[in-house]
Amino acid sequence: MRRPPDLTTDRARAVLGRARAVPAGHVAAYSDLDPAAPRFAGTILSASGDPSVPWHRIVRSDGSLTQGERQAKLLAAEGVALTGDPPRVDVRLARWWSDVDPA
DNA sequence: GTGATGACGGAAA
DNA sequence: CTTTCCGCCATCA
Repeated sequence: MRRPPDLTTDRARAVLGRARAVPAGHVAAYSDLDPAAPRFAGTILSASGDPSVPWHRIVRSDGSLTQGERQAKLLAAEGVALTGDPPRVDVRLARWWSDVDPA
């Protein structure tokens, strides 16, 4: 088991902070939490262990889920539009910062 | 200082 | 449309 990363760093806090900022019914991509290091964002969420962090609202940039059905169920409960099988988020509609109409 | 890993992203086939 | 491969950045041993 790799030891938990240091969540005290500013970078890690920034990631967790943005994750908490995502409102229910919307989702965000790892690249949104940290555009320069999406992998790092995932590592932090996995190690955060903080129930105040809505990790289930964080999906891949293409809308695919990282935690399978566990995540899909939570998102569906918030009214997030899921589609296909395996279920993936309709990012076009649920992405947090992107409420703009793609036209 | 070097090597290896990861809840990823984007491009190519 | 799905699947595969490479590349990125930060952190850990």
